[in-house]
Amino acid sequence: MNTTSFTYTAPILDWYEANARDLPWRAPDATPWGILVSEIMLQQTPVARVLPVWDAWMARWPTPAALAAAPSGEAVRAWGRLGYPRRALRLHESARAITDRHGGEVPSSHEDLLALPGIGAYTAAAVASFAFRQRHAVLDTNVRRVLARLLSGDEYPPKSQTRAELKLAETLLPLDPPTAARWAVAVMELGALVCTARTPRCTDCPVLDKCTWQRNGRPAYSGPPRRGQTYAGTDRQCRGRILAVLREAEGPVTKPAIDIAWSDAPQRERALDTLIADGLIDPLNDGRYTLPT
DNA sequence: TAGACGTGGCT
DNA sequence: TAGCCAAGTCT
Repeated sequence: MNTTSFTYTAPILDWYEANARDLPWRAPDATPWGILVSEIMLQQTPVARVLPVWDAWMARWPTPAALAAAPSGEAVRAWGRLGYPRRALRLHESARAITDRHGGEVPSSHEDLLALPGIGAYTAAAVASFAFRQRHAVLDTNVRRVLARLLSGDEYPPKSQTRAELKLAETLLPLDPPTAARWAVAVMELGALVCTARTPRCTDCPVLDKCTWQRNGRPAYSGPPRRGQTYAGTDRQCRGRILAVLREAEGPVTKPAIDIAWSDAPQRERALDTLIADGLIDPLNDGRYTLPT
């Protein structure tokens, strides 16, 4: 084991032991499927909003086969207001792929996970680590921020993930796979609860005395502007409004029902077209629209 | 590779 | 208040 991981591993593992949140997908009886579902739902989405949806989802579709047997539109409806509803569609596609190609069992290899729709490098590593106790660098926004502060002395990581960050994260991984898995979730939790983006709780940090950013006086981020996504008036908002009409309706809806959801007609038609192209909405031959059946 | 892709809570 | 931010992926 290298000195770097020796230095950081124990304090963070101990901190996690004492401070980890009691989340249902971390329970001893959580299944790989439940963990996979949680990871998809948690993409760009706060835990508090995922909790009730995850509970309902797992009660209704406790296995990949159960979801695979449902229409994709039911997945979209059950997704509710979590946002990025294409995730629901891809999760449904993944359930069918798992049922068809993996005998109904969530695959354990990073490669097989990565081949599923909606699962990228992060989610594949997270599921392999959290569900199967494998040794992977699990590099999400929390971990990237912790490493940027602790080791690089920067308030925030670079805008897009670099090869160097991945190499660094791999270097820190304990050699023993189950310990590496524990470490992965622990660093992520530290980023979520203590080493937060806006107002970090440095006084609660188990590695404060080892933090480069702290030692440098916590200099403010000096890189290029990080983001600035306006939302009001965008196609994304328009799509959201239209899909909400479909979600809240019992069955198919008429075109006028969709029209009242957004006043700008050209934008509305464009959004409706993309929703159809994405497979989120199906047009009926009687002129009405429905979630996929 | 930058931009598209939802939603709502917090500061 | 308005912008920032939340366990990313896909094209």
